[in-house]
Amino acid sequence: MIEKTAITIDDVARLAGVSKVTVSKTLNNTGRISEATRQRVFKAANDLGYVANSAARSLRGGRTNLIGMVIPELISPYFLEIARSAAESASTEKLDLGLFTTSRNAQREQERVSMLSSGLTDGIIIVVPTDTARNISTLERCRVPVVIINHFGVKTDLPSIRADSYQGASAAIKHLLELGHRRIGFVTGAVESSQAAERLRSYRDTLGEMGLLNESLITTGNFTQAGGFLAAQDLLDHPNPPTAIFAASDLTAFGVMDAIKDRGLRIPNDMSVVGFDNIAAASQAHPALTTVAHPIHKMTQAAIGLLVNALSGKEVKGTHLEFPSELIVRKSTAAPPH
Amino acid sequence: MIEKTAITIDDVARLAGVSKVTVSKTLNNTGRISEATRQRVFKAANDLGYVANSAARSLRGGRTNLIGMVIPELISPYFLEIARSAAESASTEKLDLGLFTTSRNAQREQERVSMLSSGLTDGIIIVVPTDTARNISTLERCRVPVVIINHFGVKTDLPSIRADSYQGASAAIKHLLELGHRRIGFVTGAVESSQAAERLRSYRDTLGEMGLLNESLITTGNFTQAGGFLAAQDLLDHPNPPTAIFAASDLTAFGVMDAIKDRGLRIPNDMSVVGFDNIAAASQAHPALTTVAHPIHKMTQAAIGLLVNALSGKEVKGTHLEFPSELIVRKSTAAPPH
DNA sequence: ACACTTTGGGTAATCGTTAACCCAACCTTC
DNA sequence: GAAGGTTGGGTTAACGATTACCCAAAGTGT
Repeated sequence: MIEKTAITIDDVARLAGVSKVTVSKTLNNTGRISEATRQRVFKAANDLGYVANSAARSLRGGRTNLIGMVIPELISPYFLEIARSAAESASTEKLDLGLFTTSRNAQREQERVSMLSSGLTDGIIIVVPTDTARNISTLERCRVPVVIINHFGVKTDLPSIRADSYQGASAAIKHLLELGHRRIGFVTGAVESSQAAERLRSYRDTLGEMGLLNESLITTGNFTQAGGFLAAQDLLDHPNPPTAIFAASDLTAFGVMDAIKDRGLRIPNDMSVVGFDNIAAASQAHPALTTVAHPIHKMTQAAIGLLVNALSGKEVKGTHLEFPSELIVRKSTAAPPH
Repeated sequence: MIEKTAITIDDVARLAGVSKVTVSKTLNNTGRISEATRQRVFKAANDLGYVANSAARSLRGGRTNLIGMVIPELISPYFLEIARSAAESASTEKLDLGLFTTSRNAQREQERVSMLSSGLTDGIIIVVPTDTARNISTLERCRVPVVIINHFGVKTDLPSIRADSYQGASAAIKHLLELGHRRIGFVTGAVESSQAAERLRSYRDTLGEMGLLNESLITTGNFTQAGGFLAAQDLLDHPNPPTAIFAASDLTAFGVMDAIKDRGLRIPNDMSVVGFDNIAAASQAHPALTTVAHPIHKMTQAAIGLLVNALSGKEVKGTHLEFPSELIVRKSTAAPPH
């Protein structure tokens, strides 16, 4: 037995002694229904535990109230937070959010989008893994509204939303400068990430303006804790090591902190550390990590908002929103030792 | 414009010069189709970028190839790993996995299940938040197959899968005993979690058998890093502190490690720490955390397997599987100082 | 040459829901 | 009291894909 006999609108209609159309009208609050009938229908639906079949409703052209989010993975706290926040934003709009991971696989991404747009969902939010949405044309032909998060690639009319990493990174560097640091190390993110590139560019620009840029203080990370650990060791082995390290991600910063503690140095007394992402663990770390917060909540709210607008017929093509990131000062930064 | 004109099976049929039934048969590999026609149909479908409408297919009684997973949240690394692993397991069975969070809200849980069972998915895996599935009767009336993960509540015929925390916890304690520890502290998990209760029971039993149980070495945590930090401070302030601390979760263990390091003590030289969960960060910590691994992958594989069986008509009612957890020894445990 | 099977493919019905229409009965209003 | 609105609810026809069933044409064996 695969399926138990599902309760359909006909069952409700029979029990309430009306036609199924009347049931539909009552439950959807369309058309004229007398109070007495309304009560009977609601009671019948309730007694039977009736839930409208989404497939049928969708087929008929109605809504499923389901939004699909296609996201590379959920391991990275950054993507995870996007997912979590999007679910919350969707919830306030009475929408359900389903999460679908792609394992950073472009073909899988395309399959997911096809599947979701084939009558399962009312709209799609796609979070782009590194720098560019690979299958823009597929997305553009999609029959449900699509919003792209973090698209930095070819131009498209599809609405897109992204965070401005540059500004936050710049604020972080300025914060360290104001504390008195003059030698500031940097641990990069994954090379293929455009976000990582923005952060590095901001680091170079901001220090460059002050004439404090020193390329030998830039080491390569990969957004992981292990990568941060290794990179920090290089920095600590530098003949003239920095007094502060700016890591391109919080996870990286955790690795950096591990390496510093391993050398018996104290944070922030001997060395300041700044991360990027403001993941949940950042405030839990010892010391609590100074970091740059993404405007994730604003981004997901905007994404859901665009979808809702599109669903109600408004034109959202060509909308491109960018939200600034924000420095959050905690306990991992202080004036350098003299 | 909400919808662009979707490409239906009729469009493909027209282009290929056959009836839509022939297209359906060809694409689904049912019925007899000549090679020439097959080619034409495939070409037409490809050229048009045709994707079958899941809603229509589902309505007709077919498969959507989508499995829904209802899970309390994704913040906890444990749930996150279940989700990740389930997606992987589903993928090997050519199924898509959609994730739906409930924010530990019982009503939301019920809504999600209703929605998913109303023609959207072929089956549901529900991960139970603490100890018991609240809406068993809803689940039992569900028209698609349901598998419950971590259900410890009232008996049900619904297939269920769970991890045996007891055995792993016992192995962890024995490991510490073998290293020579005689005073072993414990930081509990969240009080409402049945998993946490099992771990505590195992701690008490195992040490009790050896006559080494000391209730004053049990402190209360809540599965968070901050909770672990506080609890460990209590333990360290104990007049006769333990030489090892067993934390009911890895996150808790991280907090414990923070507290120990804060006192200037070394891990594992001065104090051994064992966690529970084997989250990704456990191997990244410094020192790498000795912990107990959940058989998560086996669990999700079993869950998907049960669903696949149910979908192919096999009887899975009454199947209850339990998988043992496993100790993973890393660098955070060593012999106690003498 | 006749009775068959096989091959290839089409027809009609169906899944559950809803929008567009239709139609009685009752209520106004002058 | 007749023309015209209002109320309450039913009829019909989709939406797109699949399955059971049917039927020509071609092949096969005697």
